[in-house]
Amino acid sequence: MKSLPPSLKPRKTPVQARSTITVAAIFDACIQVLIQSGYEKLTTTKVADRAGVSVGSIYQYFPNKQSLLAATLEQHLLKVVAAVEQACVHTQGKRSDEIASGLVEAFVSAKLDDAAASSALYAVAAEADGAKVVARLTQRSQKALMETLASDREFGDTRLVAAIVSGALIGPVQSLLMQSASKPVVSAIQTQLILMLQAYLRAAGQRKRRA
Amino acid sequence: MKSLPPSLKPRKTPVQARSTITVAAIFDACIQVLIQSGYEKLTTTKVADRAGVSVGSIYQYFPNKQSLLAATLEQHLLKVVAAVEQACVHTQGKRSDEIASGLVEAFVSAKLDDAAASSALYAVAAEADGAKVVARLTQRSQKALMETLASDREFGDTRLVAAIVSGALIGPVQSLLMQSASKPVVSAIQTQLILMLQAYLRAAGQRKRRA
DNA sequence: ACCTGAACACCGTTCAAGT
DNA sequence: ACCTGAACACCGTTCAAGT
Repeated sequence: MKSLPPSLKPRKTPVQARSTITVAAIFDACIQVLIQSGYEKLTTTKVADRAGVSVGSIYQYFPNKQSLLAATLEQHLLKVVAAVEQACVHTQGKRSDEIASGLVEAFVSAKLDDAAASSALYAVAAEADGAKVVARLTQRSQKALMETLASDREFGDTRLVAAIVSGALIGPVQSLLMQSASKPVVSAIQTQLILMLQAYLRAAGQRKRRA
Repeated sequence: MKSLPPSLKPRKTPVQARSTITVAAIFDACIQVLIQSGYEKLTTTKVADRAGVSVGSIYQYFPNKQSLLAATLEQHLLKVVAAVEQACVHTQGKRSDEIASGLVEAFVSAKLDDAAASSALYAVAAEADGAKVVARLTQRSQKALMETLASDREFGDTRLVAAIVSGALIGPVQSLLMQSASKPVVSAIQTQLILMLQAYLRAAGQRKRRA
């Protein structure tokens, strides 16, 4: 298990079967309460009740409420990162147009797959501990993106281009989630995002010659 | 004064001189505490102390902590909206390339002008009441943007294009703020944003013929 | 090794008393 | 009309006692 920043590190690693179940129940309850009550009204007691454990159990695995929320966010975002990384591997060596469309489709569908949770966790992502999680995972998916982008085109600064692509994708999708957009609106936005990123990648770098 | 949603509406409108000063002091203190302590550790007592008033005074003008935070956010974002609207008026009728560069420059400099506050208020924008403020002001600047975009080009759905432009701008700038980027990084990102939006606008709509 | 829940400190909000 | 601050309810966190 990779080491986490101090405040995110669980106090105890579950070693017995029941504790693993407890932690899973806590994560699940945390998302449920977040969806039902929202960030402001989330209470450690509500989470514990919903998980079927006592408050004390939460503090056996998380040093405080913030770290519980950050860990719940991380769990959720790891799925999105995995989808992005997979899209990058899949379009590696293809043309930038295909990279753009593959990336947009993977990201949008991963986010919308669990839209309620994505939306409810938005406030967590903005808070200090959550922001660190976001920064770390964003960097991770940008790394994957850089590699794939560089496989087709030559950019002055690939890291910069990956950061722009990433941000330009996150912004519109975030506003989609906040307004719980309808299916047709989602696909219209998706089309425009693909168009935008394709146009950008063509403008920002030149195609590499092939052997 | 335009009417605000219930939860944001101040309980009392300042009518005497001292109360106007009090409200201004509370807003100012709220931002200071947010910058110093962050969203999680902000306390109504801290804000009151910093403003030089008692807690009770805060509740004379705001029904609760959330509405105070939302109102503080609104006050801040109104400056950004004003900058965007001004840029739109200024580039009205010009070519989409100029609209894109004018918009990016206005938005980035407005956000970075008070970077500490922008960054500290990020968590407020993600919370329920704050999100409503953001939604309302975003819509307002998108309206201005639609008009300006339509003055040069014909789009299938101008509202959609404005939403994409807006989101694609907010995303990368938000990540700039979160990592408190250096001056050169900021201008590199600004250049890429201009490039991206110019390429997108050219790809998304056709130039109108001129009389 | 893990769980419980009463107990404590602290924070949001109110309201009677003041100017 | 506005301000004060003690008082109350509630929430985050702990820890002694349990299995």
